[in-house]
Amino acid sequence: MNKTIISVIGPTAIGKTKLAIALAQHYKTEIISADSRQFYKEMSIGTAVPSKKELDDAPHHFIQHKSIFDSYSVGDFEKEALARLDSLFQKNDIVILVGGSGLYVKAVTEGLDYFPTIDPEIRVKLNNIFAKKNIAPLQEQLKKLDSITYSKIDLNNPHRLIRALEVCIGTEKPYSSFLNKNSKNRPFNTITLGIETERSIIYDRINQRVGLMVSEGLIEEAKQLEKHKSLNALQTVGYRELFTHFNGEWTLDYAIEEIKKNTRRFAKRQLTWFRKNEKTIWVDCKENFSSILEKLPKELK
RNA sequence: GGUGCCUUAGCUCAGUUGGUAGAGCAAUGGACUGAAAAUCCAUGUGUCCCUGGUUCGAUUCCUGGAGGCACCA
Repeated sequence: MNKTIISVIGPTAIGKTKLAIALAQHYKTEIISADSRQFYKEMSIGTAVPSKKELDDAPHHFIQHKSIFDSYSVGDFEKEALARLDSLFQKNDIVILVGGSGLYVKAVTEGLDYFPTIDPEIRVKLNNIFAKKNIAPLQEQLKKLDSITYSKIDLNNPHRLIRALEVCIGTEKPYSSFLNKNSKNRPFNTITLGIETERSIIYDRINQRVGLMVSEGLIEEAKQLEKHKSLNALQTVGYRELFTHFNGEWTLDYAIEEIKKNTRRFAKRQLTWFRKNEKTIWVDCKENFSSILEKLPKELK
């Protein structure tokens, strides 16, 4: 039988974890998480990591397996996830992939092009230029080093610009020369199951979840992590806003409202990303499990 | 009951000396191959409370209502 990934996607708080566990139990298989914040063991409440019971209900991979002090990129994740899938497919025909981070899901299901490791100092230097002289010098440099990327990417986006530049500088080859090398063949099929519903319900759930996080101790968790707030892992909704509150810039109530708002905007961006995949089988979060199973291709039933 | 003020976008409010209107926030759409819960781009969504009147034309002026707020009884 062909190996298959069932990829469960959808905006935050819509019930991906629950559906993934139900699917894993139904197919007696395991779950690969593709959530760029649930990787970190120091963060739990604000990342809505699955509960102990949920983790017991089905084996999960890539949940809290890294530290916020590790440098961990989507490329690293792709490598690890593929290796893990390889071993999971030894005993299972189906594996569940679940996650809200579109790029990380894509890395597993479609693959990213290979890039050499770039000396992190290069990015530090480029960030310094950006901080001191703004974006124009970066744009000019990219124009010289990689005119193809220069004409393609959003030149107002410092992250995009700096990433392209660090590759150009670190490899002495244009960033664009690494792209679309050979389309990666995956040794499995992917069925994408998207969870959606009316926007108002998503937003209600988000607001409720944020309230729940606060009552479960999000503020204390953020306080513990405050001294590490410059780390990449902590550039995260739910923590940043509280850091601003700890600074004295915002009241607690205001910070909590900002968390809700930024989570709503995050959910919207997730939906934009996930809508791109036309093959997605969409289900409503209110549907029951058997109705969702009905929508899967026959060979999976 | 009387007097005064208010009623315009989801919210807070500006404005139109009469030519159907615009800010902030919220919201919406989009991009995105190693920072991705990050980062970036774009967009005004409207019985101008209702009703008559004046007028070529009323959200704007006038009459009468309705609702709200304040003060006086």
